[in-house]
Amino acid sequence: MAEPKTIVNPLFLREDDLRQAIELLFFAYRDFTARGDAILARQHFGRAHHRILYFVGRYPGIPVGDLLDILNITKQSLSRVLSQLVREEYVQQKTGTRDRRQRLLYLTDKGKALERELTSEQRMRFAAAYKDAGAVAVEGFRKVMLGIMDAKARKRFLSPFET
Amino acid sequence: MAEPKTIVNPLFLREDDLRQAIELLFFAYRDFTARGDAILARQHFGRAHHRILYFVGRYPGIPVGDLLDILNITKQSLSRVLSQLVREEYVQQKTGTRDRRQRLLYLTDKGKALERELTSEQRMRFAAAYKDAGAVAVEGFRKVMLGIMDAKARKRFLSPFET
DNA sequence: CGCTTATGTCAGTACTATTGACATAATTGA
DNA sequence: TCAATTATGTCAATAGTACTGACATAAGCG
Repeated sequence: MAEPKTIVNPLFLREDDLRQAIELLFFAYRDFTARGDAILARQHFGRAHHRILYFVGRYPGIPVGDLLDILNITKQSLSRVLSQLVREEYVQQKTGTRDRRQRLLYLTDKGKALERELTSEQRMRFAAAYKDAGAVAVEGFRKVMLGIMDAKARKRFLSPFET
Repeated sequence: MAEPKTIVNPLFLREDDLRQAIELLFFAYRDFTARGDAILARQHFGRAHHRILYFVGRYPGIPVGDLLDILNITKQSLSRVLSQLVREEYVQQKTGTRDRRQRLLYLTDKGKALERELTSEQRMRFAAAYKDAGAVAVEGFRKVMLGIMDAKARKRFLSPFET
């Protein structure tokens, strides 16, 4: 049914190469997120909760608008999930001092604990994959991923975040 | 706010390296799927429809059960989406000859056209990223992605599909 | 013929995300 | 100072994804 794979036949077609790339990304992402989803399901949370916990942990004091930019979702979408996290005390909001319209977001200790639980599994996954693949491969992975991103995200990724 | 990035400071911490990896995968996947999602929204479809179209196109005559294995979802989840695709004539079902319990799936011409539209954008994205990154980077990307996958998916990916 | 397999369906629940409309408070610029 | 803009929040409706549990049918198999 299936044609020979690249690894079997080095003289692959370009077409086959690109198809493989798509599938590599699909399967990797699927498995990368699966374990976290299971942990989140315990407290009736979903992947969106993890993303918020992650980026708030990454940029403590981030204003809501910046978080929206990073996640690329609407404020209405964010609102439901963020409200839950605030209500259940995973995230704390503080009024901005420089601009009092802003709500700056911070993880509580409870939030930090859950974030760590969720992300540590993913870090271990990458740590193992990086170790097996080696430094050259890591740099290659990095280059390809940056090439897949939209220019806007790539730019933000490569330059220090101005906040 | 942000610490210096790896690219700025080669003496990065391991921790920072892993955090970057997570974000690379997140942003790349997000942008990789965004355009297809927009196309799908036109006909009231979602990402799940694309996945079915993709894998049915990839393995013409695939039985429902094999598709479930690849997608890692329940038959109830598949059913809703697959039924729609069959009803709207993107996918055709044929009773298996070897095992008449099986429903073998094929893309119709309409299905092939939509699949091509959706996947071609993703192929172009990878073609550009691969070209920019170079052959060594591509091999690195491949290694890291395989390392991120679960063992089961990796095994299936690396060995010819027996159908 | 009884057990298992492949597939399908009904029902209920939960999570993610969108558009559109409207509201409030704070900042900013003319 | 006042009008416009910005940051944030909320209500409501809609749509897509996915799960668990239960039940059903047809076909393969020993």
